[in-house]
Amino acid sequence: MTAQDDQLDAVGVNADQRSAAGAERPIPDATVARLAVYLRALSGLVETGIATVSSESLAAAAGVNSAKLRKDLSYLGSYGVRGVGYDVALLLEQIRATLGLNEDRAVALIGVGHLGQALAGYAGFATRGFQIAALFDADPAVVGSQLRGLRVLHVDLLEQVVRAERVAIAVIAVPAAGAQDVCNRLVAAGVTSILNFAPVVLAVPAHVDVRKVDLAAEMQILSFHDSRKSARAEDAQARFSDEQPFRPGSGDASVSMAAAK
Amino acid sequence: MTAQDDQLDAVGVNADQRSAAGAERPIPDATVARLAVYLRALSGLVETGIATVSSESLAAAAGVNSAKLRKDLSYLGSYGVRGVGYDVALLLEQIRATLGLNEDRAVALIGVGHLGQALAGYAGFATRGFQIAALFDADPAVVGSQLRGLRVLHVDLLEQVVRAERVAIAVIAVPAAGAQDVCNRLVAAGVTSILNFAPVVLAVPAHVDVRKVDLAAEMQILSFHDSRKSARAEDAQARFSDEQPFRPGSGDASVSMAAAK
DNA sequence: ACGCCCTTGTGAAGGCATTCACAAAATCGA
DNA sequence: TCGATTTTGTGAATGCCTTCACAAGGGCGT
Repeated sequence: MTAQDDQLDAVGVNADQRSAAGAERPIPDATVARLAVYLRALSGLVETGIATVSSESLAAAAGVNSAKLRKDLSYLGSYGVRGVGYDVALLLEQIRATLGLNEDRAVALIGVGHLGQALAGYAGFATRGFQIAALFDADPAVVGSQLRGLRVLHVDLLEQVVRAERVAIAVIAVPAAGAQDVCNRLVAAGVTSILNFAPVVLAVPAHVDVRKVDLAAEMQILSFHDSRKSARAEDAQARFSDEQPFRPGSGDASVSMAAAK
Repeated sequence: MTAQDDQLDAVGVNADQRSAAGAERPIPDATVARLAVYLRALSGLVETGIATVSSESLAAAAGVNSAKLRKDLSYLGSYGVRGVGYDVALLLEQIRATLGLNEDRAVALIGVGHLGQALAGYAGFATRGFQIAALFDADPAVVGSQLRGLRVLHVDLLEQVVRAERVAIAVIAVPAAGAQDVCNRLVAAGVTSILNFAPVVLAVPAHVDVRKVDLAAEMQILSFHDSRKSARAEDAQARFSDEQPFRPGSGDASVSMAAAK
């Protein structure tokens, strides 16, 4: 009973890039979603100074099964050495290249409320090839203020700036009511990839990718599983919290592996 | 080329609740993830005063294919009327019941930075059966402050309050470095459902559900697709933005349907 | 009452993704 | 040089989910 896996799977943007980009065998959506996780795990290893890693231990760090990891990596080519493992730096670079993280991409962030500010401040942004090109908001109270070295622009300037800065990816962090409108304007200005935090299903033309992060949905999914848990086993539950409290940091393999399905 | 579908699918927590809860046929994870979306679409219809809806139009509103929607709903039982459609209010209630949204659940939020504040302020929280029972932070500067009618508690009180308030679901919105520690303490205090915003793979015992919201991963997936787009068709791209700008609000069915795969 | 039309609910088929399990490759020690 | 050992890369099997396509069911007009 764990989320990690499916979480990634469902995340995949849809089909149709399948026939694109060269004659190499197409990379499944589910795999693309996991590459990001491997990337993070590898970054961790680099910092620890580990130069080589086996599929088994990298899989453990990423919370997946090792066969899956090897199959995922095999879509990128053969970068492992049998009997040894993968070169951490090399693999990291290959994944970065595959995800297109080497060319940096201009990102526009629309909506500078708490969420927007949290996103703007997220370190993973700058460090991973994403460069915030512009911040927008509709509220006159925040327009003009400085945030992370950028001035917040009025959303009326959206089309103009998006075109000028060649923004490829936009992040929508505005209230639900304004999201579709912002989305339409982004698309009209040439944006083809959107990350949407507003709780609405955006309508877009077919050539635009939308990914949605939906807090309410996440909570409701947890609620579903939680209600099933309490339904059965009122006793098993009691056993867990009273007799067998989970001891953090026990280093037990069965524990750290739990996320791997 | 659209995200919606897979996004949901991947979201599903894993297996093993399959055999649980009654003799009814088990609800697939992918379906559970979409129920939340249907719920939102239905809420919209209720506000518009629409009393009955066909699978076709509800599917359009939710951005999925109508056969999928019908199959999803069929897991809940037979609440539609052939030749007519679904009663909006009834269906809404059934979905709420299925997701366990009727009994309200105590939620603890750990980490009250920008992200935490955004989450605490999210309206969908209170209105949908989730009740924030406690806010925690480690920073003395914010501990004691008032937020949404709740006082921010020091994270040292976590175990104590979580047990006392019978918190079922916890939301982790702390920096990566502190996340595993907070997670361990939550699990030790009896929490079995966790929504994690920190960019780390949490290790948890098997009976705990973890769902992760990963901004960096989302961005990287968009990046991947975006780089494929610019790789092929430098010209098709030009055609889109110059000759055929997307006209918002055209009401074109092919547009609003784009999200449905 | 009856037949027409609409929409649901669902077997069956097909497509992806995960998992299994093993042959192929590479190192290391003797 | 050779065999033992380790770990990758991948065909094959399995399983889940989606999509198709249609029979069954229900309202409505006449």
